[in-house]
Amino acid sequence: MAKVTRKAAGPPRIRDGGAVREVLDRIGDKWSLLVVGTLRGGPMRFGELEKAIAGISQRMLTLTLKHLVEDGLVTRTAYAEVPPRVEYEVTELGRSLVPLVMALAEWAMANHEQIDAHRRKGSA
Amino acid sequence: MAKVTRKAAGPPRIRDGGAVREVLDRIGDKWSLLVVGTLRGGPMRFGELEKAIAGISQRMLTLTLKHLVEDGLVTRTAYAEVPPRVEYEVTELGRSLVPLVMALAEWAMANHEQIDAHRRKGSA
DNA sequence: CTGTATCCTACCTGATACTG
DNA sequence: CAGTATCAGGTAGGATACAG
Repeated sequence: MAKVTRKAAGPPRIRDGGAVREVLDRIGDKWSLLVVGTLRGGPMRFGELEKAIAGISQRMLTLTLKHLVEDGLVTRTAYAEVPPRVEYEVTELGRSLVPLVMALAEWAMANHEQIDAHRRKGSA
Repeated sequence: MAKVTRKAAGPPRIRDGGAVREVLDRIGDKWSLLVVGTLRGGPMRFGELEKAIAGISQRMLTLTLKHLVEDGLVTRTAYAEVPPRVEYEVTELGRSLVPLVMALAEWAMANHEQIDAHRRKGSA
C-alpha cells in the first residue's frame, strides 16, 4: 500500500515509477515479448520456438522461458517420452499480454520503414 | 477440440521475424519505452526526464534520447539561452507509440502483483 | 530433443571529472 | 543546465561443448 504523493499541478507522468520499471525489467528484455508473441497460436516445443524466433540463442531461449514460467506467463509441460518432448504455452496471464505484444508488433511492422528512413538520413 | 493442423497451413508465427526484431532492438531496450511514455504529456527538459524516470543514469538517458531522435520518435530543441535549455518532445510517430506504451504500463501495474506472487512461490 | 555449463565479449551502470 | 569522457565493476547475451 503505497501512499500516492502527487504534486498538485505536477506534469502528467507515469504515476508509478515502480511497477512499470519492475515489469519492464522482466518482460522488457530482448526476447520475452517475442517469445510470448510467438506462443500466441498455441503450445509449441522448444525446437519450434528456436526455429520460429530465429536469432535467439539456445541459452537465451532457455533462460527466457524459465523466467516466463517463473513469472506465471508461460507453462512448461514435459512429456516422459523418448525422445523428450516439452511444450510451452501461454497462461491466462500470458494470454492477456498477447494483444499488447501484437499491437507492438504491428506498430513495428507499420513503422519500421519510416524509422529506418529517419535513421539513414540522420541529418535532415 | 479438433486437432490443429499446423503442419498443413504452416505454424502460426509472427510473419516477419525481421521488422519486429529490428524495431524491438530499438525501442525494446530497457529505457526507450519508458522515455517515450514519460514524454507523452508534452515537452520536457533533460533534467526533468532524469528526475521523472529516476533510476536511469545520465549516460543512458543521453544515449536513449539520441537514439530516439535518430529514429524520429522524439525531437530535440535546444534554446540558445543561459543557462541552456533543451526540450524533448515526441514526434507524430512517437505519439503513435504512446498508447501502446501506456497499455503496457497499465498491464504492468495491473498484473505486477500476480507476477510477483508467481515468482515468490516459485514451486506451486 | 531439451537443456546445462563454460568461456568470452559487449554493453549497462554508477561515480566522477570536465566542457559549452 | 546539458551534456561528454572515462574508469571500474557487473551483467546480459552469443558460441560452443556437453549431458540427460
